[in-house]
Amino acid sequence: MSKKNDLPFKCDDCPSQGKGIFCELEAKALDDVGEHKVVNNYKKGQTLFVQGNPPYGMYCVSKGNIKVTQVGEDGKESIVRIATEGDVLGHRSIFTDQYYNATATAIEDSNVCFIDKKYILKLVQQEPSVATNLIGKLGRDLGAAEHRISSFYQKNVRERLAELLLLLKESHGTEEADGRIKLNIKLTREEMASIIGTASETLIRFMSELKQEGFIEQDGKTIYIINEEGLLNFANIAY
Amino acid sequence: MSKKNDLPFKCDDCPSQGKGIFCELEAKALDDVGEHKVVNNYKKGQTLFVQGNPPYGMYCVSKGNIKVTQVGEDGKESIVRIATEGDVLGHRSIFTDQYYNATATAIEDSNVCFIDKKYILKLVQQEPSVATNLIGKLGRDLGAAEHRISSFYQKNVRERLAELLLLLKESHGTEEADGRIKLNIKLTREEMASIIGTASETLIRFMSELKQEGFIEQDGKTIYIINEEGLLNFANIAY
DNA sequence: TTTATTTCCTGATTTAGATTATATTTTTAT
DNA sequence: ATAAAAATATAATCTAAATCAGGAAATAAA
Repeated sequence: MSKKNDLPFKCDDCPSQGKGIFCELEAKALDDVGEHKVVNNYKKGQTLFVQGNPPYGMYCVSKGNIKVTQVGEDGKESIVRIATEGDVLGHRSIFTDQYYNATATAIEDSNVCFIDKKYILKLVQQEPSVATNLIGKLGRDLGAAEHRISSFYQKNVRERLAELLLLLKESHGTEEADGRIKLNIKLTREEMASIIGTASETLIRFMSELKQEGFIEQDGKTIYIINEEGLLNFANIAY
Repeated sequence: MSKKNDLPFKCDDCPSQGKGIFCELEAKALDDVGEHKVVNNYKKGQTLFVQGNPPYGMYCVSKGNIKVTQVGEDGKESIVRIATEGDVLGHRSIFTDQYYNATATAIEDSNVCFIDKKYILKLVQQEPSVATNLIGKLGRDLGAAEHRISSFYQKNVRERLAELLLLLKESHGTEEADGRIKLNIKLTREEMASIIGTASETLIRFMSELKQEGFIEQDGKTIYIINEEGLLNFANIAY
């Protein structure tokens, strides 16, 4: 609430710098991007775009976490991806000329830049580094998605849960003074369940097990990873 | 066997023209691509690249069908994607600088062009249309992958099977004189099962059901779709 | 052709995980 | 602060689909 717009800020100051698709641009070009974007602030629960609507531009997450979901006929919600600092959203639909086939919702208060469709299309043509970075982002996302597809077939719920915790560790984990790894993302059990594709009751059961076995701890909604080795071993992951 | 190389042919003559990522290039640039590629012929069952190996270039399918698989610790194989005429393979790993995290295998005799890594990186920088097309391909693949992820959670095996048959209809279906739709791809039951993530016995059971209910027919290994409406309705798909 | 091997199919049994139900805790709203 | 609503937790029951088992067709090999 309070002050609505200390935004817009300049791209140079963006917390996502170094992780985004514009980081190779020189100062001048980056300023140009800055002039063609709008910074939006989304409160927890607000949606950036909705499945079925036409895309008008691309979103770059500057701060926060955004869930990308698909809702089935029966109303079941699947989280297909979580976008965090430096990630882009809605890029797919722009280049494939399709309607959004997913909904993006802030799972915490977030700052997200919106860049007009026309401008981003132009930018990709003119700035090879942007094109290459975008291809890289998409490639990584595709790799992650394909990995999840095979996990669904090859792993049981406990293994997928261990895998999810390890993934969250990579993307959102920071080491605490006491050596525990804190996951800086607040997901409901429902949401975690919808990521690995199981019922929330089942997920809760296995979370309890992992706690009992000393792999993880919990403080409110914040999860700490205590025994990464154990989780790795458990999830049947080869690195 | 027989004549090993009537290949290499020119890109102009490629059966995949119009669907690939090079189609917007003008004659001169296309010739240049042609000079930097190698056309390979793969027999059914031969592998183009293997999970864990470093990538040296990109593959463009000129003719045939290639399955992209991930093998789990337990040896279970998941088909994460099927690449057909005009599709590219191995592009992900080039731009993300990772080892291949999947294996590509010809499921029938296929012609596939190999393009050197360095050249394709250069091309993406120099030819905006190639970059845009590549982004489009990746975007569509990502969309398809995310859709499959949500299907795993939201649909049961019968629904996923119906969905698969409809997808194969889009990608490989041709209408016969008698109105039936022929799927021009030969997959084993094992392979079909590993696409939708189920046991082959279960898949066979449901295939038999769909046959009994008159939705599909079969002639040898070739599948015909008789009642698309029924499948659509059944798969719980909203278009 | 005959044999061997792989793929396909069907039935019986088992099980992982969904569903249902209920209680407790946490969060949000008044 | 108190009430209402939402999220979390645990247990009991049920079911979709995996696994196990065995045989028939189809392919490949000898």
